[in-house]
Amino acid sequence: MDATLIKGLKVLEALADSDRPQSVTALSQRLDLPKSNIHRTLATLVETGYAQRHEDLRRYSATLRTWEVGANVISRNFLRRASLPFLRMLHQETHETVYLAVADGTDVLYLEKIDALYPLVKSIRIGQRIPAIFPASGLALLAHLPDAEQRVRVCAEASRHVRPCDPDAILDALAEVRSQGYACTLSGWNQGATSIAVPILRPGSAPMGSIGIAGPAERLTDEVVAKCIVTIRNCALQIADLVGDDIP
Amino acid sequence: MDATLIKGLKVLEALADSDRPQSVTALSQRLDLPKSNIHRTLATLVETGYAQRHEDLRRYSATLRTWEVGANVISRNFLRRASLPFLRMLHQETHETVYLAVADGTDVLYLEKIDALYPLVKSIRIGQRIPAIFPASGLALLAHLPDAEQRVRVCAEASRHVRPCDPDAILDALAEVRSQGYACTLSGWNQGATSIAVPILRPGSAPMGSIGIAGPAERLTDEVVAKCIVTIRNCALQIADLVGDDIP
DNA sequence: CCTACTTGTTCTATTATGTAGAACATGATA
DNA sequence: TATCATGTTCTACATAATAGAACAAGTAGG
Repeated sequence: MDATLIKGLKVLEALADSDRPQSVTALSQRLDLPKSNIHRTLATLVETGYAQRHEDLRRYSATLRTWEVGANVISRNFLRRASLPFLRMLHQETHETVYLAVADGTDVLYLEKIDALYPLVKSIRIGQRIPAIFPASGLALLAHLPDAEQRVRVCAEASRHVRPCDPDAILDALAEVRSQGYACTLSGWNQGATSIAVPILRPGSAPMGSIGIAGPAERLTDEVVAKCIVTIRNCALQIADLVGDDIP
Repeated sequence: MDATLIKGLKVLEALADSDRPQSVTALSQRLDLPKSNIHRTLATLVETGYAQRHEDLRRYSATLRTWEVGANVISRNFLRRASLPFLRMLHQETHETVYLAVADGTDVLYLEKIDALYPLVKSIRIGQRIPAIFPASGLALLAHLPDAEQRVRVCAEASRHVRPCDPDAILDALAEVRSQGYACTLSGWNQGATSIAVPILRPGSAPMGSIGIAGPAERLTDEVVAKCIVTIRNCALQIADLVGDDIP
C-alpha cells in the first residue's frame, strides 16, 4: 500500500546512487514505470527539496536534503557516539584506517571510518554496504550469532555469488573467528590489504557491531597485528560497557 | 500533487529528528494528520526499511536507511571531496576544529568537520543547518553575493528573530567581511569561541562554500588568527581551482 | 476490581488522486 | 528538412488513499 510513497522513495534512491543527473526516460526504464509517473514524482521531489533540476531542465539529481535528514538519524546513533572516541584513540595509536560496522541483514554497514594518512586504494566508504561474508568486520559479526541464525545468513548470501564461496568453508572459518575472538582477512576483500575486526558483544544478545583496522599487508605484519588485537579488543569491551549502561 | 509522497517524507523527517521513538498519535498531532493516515504511512515506511517499530510495537523510529541513501549523495559531492584533503591539512597545522559549509537558502549547511582533540562544548554538527547571518561561515558566504541578493537574504532572515539583529548592522559587517576577504566572529554563535571563515569563490558566480576554523578564544589570539587566515585563504583558493576545473 | 481514558488498529463509504497510455511539443541529429 | 528521442500535457478511468468513526487493547486511578 501507499504505492506513491514507495515509488517516490525508489526514485529518490535511484537518484541518490547515480553518478550523473538522470533524465525522466532513464529513470522510467530503470524503475520500469511510465514516464508520466516519473515526471510527476520528480516534480514532487523537487518541490519538497529532495531533488533538483539540472540547468538544462532535462535532468534531475538528488539534493543534499536526503543527506541532511540522514545526518540527523546517525547523529543520534548511540553505538556510533560511544565508539567515536575509541576509534580516534585507535587511529592515534596505529595510524591506520579504523572503522565501525554493524550488521544489517546479510550485509555489514559501515557507520564510521577514520582514514590513514595514506589510505588504501580501494578503501571502504562510510555508509557502504557489503555482504557480511566477505570482510573481517562481517565475519566478526556473523561469528557470534546463534548457530542456526548464522547458517541461515551465510547460506542465503553464499548462494547469491558465483565466486567460489562454499558455505561450509565459511562456517568453519567463523568457528575459528569465534574461538579466537577476532576476524582477520589477509587479502580477502581488498587486494593487498589486511583487516582485523573485533565484535562488540553484549552478553545474551546478537553482537551490536564490530570495530577494526585495515592497512597494507606490508605494514600490518604478524607482530603488529598481535599488538593491535589487544588494543582493539580493549576498545570493543569498553564500548560494549558504555552502550550496555544506556540501552538495557 | 503526490500528497502521499509529501506526507511520507514529512513523517520520515519527523522521525529523523526525534530523540526518542514516536507513537502514532504523537506524529498525528505533530503533523496534523489523521491517525489512520499516519498508521498506514508508517507501515509503508517499515516495509521499505526506512522506519522500524520499537519492541513494544507502539513506537516507531527512523532506521539508518535514510542515512545510507544520504551517504550516497554526499559521497559524490565534488566540493566536499575536493575540500577534504585541505581540511585535513588545516587541522594538522592548527589542531583546531575545521569545517566546510555551503549556503542553502538563508541558511548554512555544514558538510564536513574535523574536531579538535578537545572539541568546543557547543560544537557544530555535520549536517547541521544554521541561519547564515550568525556564524562566520555564513557571513563569508553572504558577503560575496550580489548586493540585491544579499539584502534580500539578510532581511528575510533577520525578520525571523526576536534577538537584536538589525539588518543594516549586518550588511555593514558584511561589507567589511567582503573587503577583508574573511569573516571572524569572536563569540557570536558559540560563547567563548572564535571562528574564522573564508569563502571559496569562483569568479562570476555565487560563492561555492566556505571553509574555516573554530576554537576557544584563549587559543585563537590575534596573532594566531592572522597566521591562520593566510593558510585558510590559500586552501580556499586551491579548492576553488580544483572544483573550477571539473564543474565549468 | 471496576471504570475512565488514552492509544493503536480496523472498517467503510466516499472521492480524490494518482494511473497509464496516447497525443503533443520540443529540440537534437543527420 | 525529416526523423528520432525525449520531455510535457491531457484525459478517462479505476484504484487507492482518505477521514471519521467504531472497535480493541492496554493503563492508570480510585
